[in-house]
Amino acid sequence: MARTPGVTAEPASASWRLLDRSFFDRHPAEVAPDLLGRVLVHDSPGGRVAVRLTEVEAYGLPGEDPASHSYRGRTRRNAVMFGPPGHLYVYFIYGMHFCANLVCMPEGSGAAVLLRAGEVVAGAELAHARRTGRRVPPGEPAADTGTGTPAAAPVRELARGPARLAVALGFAREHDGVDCCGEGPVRVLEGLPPDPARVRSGPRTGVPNGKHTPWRFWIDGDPTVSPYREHRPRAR
DNA sequence: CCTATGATCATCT
DNA sequence: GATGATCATAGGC
Repeated sequence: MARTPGVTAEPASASWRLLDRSFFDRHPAEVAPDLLGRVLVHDSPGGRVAVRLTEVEAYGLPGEDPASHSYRGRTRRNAVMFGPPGHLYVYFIYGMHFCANLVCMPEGSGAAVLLRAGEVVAGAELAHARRTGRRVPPGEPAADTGTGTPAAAPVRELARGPARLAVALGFAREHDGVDCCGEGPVRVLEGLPPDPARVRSGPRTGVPNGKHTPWRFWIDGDPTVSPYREHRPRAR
């Protein structure tokens, strides 16, 4: 515990050991469910935020998975997906959001796991401040009123959804390609995987024709899991 | 609780 | 020029 100060919300039996690169050197549909219960840590100048993953989605290889960014081969955006496993692939979408993935399989493959939701187990105050865009002095509650505003978001909402998770952990453009398997600021800890009986799978959220590939995995009953949404083409 | 809608821009066609 | 691995908000129930 002394080696990982600040992560105190986990049960004592959780492991602080790092997941090594070989963990990610597998097909994303195999890595994804194995990531549930693991803890993603980001140490930044502002402090530490750690998130216990509760919901993930696998995105497959070029030609294999039409929903994957890598489906049509390597481009500038998805280049990191084709790099070595265990690195962060962060992309910008909808003109305003970032989403984070962990790269899988050997270098050159083009596969990853999207981090869709988790429970903030350390640094909730910092995560909250990132959400509101306001500085929250230590010890001060966020000066929020009004239901439903980001400032009023309860801790369980801080990393519920891929863009919220990225905000909570402070991930943006500059984190695309960051190695998570070294002694750098971003690491994945073994944590405490859930009882396998609580791991569910189903179609991925918001992907067209996604019903045929049940590559979304989550911890059943966990309040931080995001709501499932079917793909809807947007009106012009 | 739920559904509908607008915001906003990098990326690829 | 169209699209998107989303979210906050408004309004209905």
